Amino acid sequence: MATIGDVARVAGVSRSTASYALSGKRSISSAVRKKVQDAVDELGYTPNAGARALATAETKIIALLARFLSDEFAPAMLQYIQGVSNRARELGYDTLLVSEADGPAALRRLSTTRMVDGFVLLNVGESDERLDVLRQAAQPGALIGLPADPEGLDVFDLDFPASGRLMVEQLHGVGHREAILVSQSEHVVRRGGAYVWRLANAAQERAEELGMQLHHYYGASLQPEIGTDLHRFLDRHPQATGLLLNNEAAAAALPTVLREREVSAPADLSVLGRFSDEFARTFSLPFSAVDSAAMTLGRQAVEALVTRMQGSTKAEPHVVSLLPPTLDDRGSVTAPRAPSR
Amino acid sequence: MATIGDVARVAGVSRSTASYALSGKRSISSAVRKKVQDAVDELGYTPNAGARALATAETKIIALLARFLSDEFAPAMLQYIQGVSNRARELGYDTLLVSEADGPAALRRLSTTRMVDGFVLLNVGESDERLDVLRQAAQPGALIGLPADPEGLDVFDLDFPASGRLMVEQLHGVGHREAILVSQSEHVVRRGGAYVWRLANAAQERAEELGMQLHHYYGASLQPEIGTDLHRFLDRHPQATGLLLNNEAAAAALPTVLREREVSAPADLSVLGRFSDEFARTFSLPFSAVDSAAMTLGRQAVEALVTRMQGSTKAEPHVVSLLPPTLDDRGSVTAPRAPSR
DNA sequence: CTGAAAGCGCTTACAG
DNA sequence: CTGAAAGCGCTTACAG
Repeated sequence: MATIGDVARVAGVSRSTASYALSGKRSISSAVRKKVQDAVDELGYTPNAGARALATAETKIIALLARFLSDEFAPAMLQYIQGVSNRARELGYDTLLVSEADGPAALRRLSTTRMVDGFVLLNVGESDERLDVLRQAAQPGALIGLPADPEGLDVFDLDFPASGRLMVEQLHGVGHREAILVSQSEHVVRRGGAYVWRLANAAQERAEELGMQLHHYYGASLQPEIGTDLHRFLDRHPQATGLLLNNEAAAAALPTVLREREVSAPADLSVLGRFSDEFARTFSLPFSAVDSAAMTLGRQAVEALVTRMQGSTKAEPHVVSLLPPTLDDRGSVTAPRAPSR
Repeated sequence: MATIGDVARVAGVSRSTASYALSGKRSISSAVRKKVQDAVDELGYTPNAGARALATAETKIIALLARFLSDEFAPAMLQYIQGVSNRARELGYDTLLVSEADGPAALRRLSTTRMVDGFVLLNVGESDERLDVLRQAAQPGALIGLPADPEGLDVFDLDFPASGRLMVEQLHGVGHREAILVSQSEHVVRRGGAYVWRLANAAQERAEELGMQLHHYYGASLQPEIGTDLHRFLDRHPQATGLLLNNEAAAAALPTVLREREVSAPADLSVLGRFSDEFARTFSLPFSAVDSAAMTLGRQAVEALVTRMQGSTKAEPHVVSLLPPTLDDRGSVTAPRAPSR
């Protein structure tokens, strides 16, 4: 493997000159620049990442801390991962994918060994044990998911309260007066899935303001349990004309459930979910939905992180960015057949 | 951040002694070992990964080259990724997830900069452009997916021919004499998805031997097209009593299709797929299947890679390991209602 | 505009 | 059993 020393020798200049010619960090006569470039081409020189990391104290790697939880619907995670890794690459960083069960330990390990320049945390819970470790770390971090205390961290998340309100308003606006909201399982909530109740509470509140009845349930996050759950909820509220889903597994299971009940959407039941467009395509879901904006959130988190890593911005105030919900209209919401008044 | 020099100073020994005490690479009196350990604890010392990489020429990182193709069914990939990353961690390696569109360039970049110690390639095609680059690389690589020319590389894949034969035999064994096989889309085949025809050819051959009619089709790899395709295939062969699926999207779409046709499995139609158990759970699929063994293949690839990386085994012959198919019986194959003779 | 030198934080032959 | 020193391959103040 060629080193910068080899390049310098072939080009007939000093190592520092070769280095500067390549980095452009000081002015170099074009003649020398050319000699260096020729030497690089001839030798096929590429800088050694470890040596550069040691000299610059920058690894150009970010760690992506994912959590693959058994009670979670995995396909929904892939898009966050892609958003992060693609944007990172565009900005000159590689992505270390970390899926260890013990998140805090992994974070500590990568931080103290200086393997990475920063962290993106996925699936952040209400009181996430990784956050304290992250706050102590020498490297900055960005979160996808809003914790109770975002102090000292950049946070990116969908605006779940606004999403809840939007979902209710969509139903109410076309005449629905009784609906069901199916959230993720209580497991998820207990583990700190704050977004679940943040959406649910806001939806409830908005429904009350508008004088709409909203029945709220926690549904399983896995098949086939969620199917049974959906049947139960629908049985219990035969008058409900609308169904809101903040639960990906429920959305995936619904077409089957509806067919089993010989109910069709939106003729008999208006349906509005919260999932990504990619998810809808994968599962061929014909339901309108608030876009979970996974790619966007992943990209935003990386951008903020990179700014902070490169930053004179150490002291910049941290941001909590809640993405306003947008609606993917797939035509599954219409006026109820027999509108209550 | 504490360095090995700090540890040495606090422990009152030389840096080399501190280093050896920690690595255990030469014998150290227990008294000294304790002093060093105490210093480490006191300072919270962790070795700097970049410095270590430079000194040892080992980064303890492996690159996982995935390809997220738009015409591919993404959920099926996650388990390979988890298999690789979990096993790597168990063996002391971290995983760099690489999803760049230009695979050969990414591989070259990571190889020449010495960012990683080895490569795992996912989704390897018949004549994959990444392979030549990999063969030139200084680091070893393991493939998941069998290319036309596996020369110089360790390969792990499901035994697709055996899988095809097994699938046919399962149907034939209980009396089926006419069946349909739905493969992945021709796109996938054209891109080099050799496993598609390897399974199909073997299935065809075995069917001929057994005197069973097998109608082979390529189906779309995405929803909702695959649903339409399935209807078409079933319409065309009303006598077929069995359905074999080597196409994850088809498996995911089938429950809906069957319900639309008011056909039930296995009473009216025996169904046998090829997908992972995790996939079956996610989509709540009630179909028996040849397990695609994603986790296992991921783990095996990493193990082989690590052996080779640490190896005096540079010269060891390369392996092509084809995993014998195993069946997850979910009860969707039984004797046909009206067996042809 | 260019060079000689120090330093990043480790590991490991070499010497005792 | 332990230490002093060289070296891994870069970058970047310091000097000219």
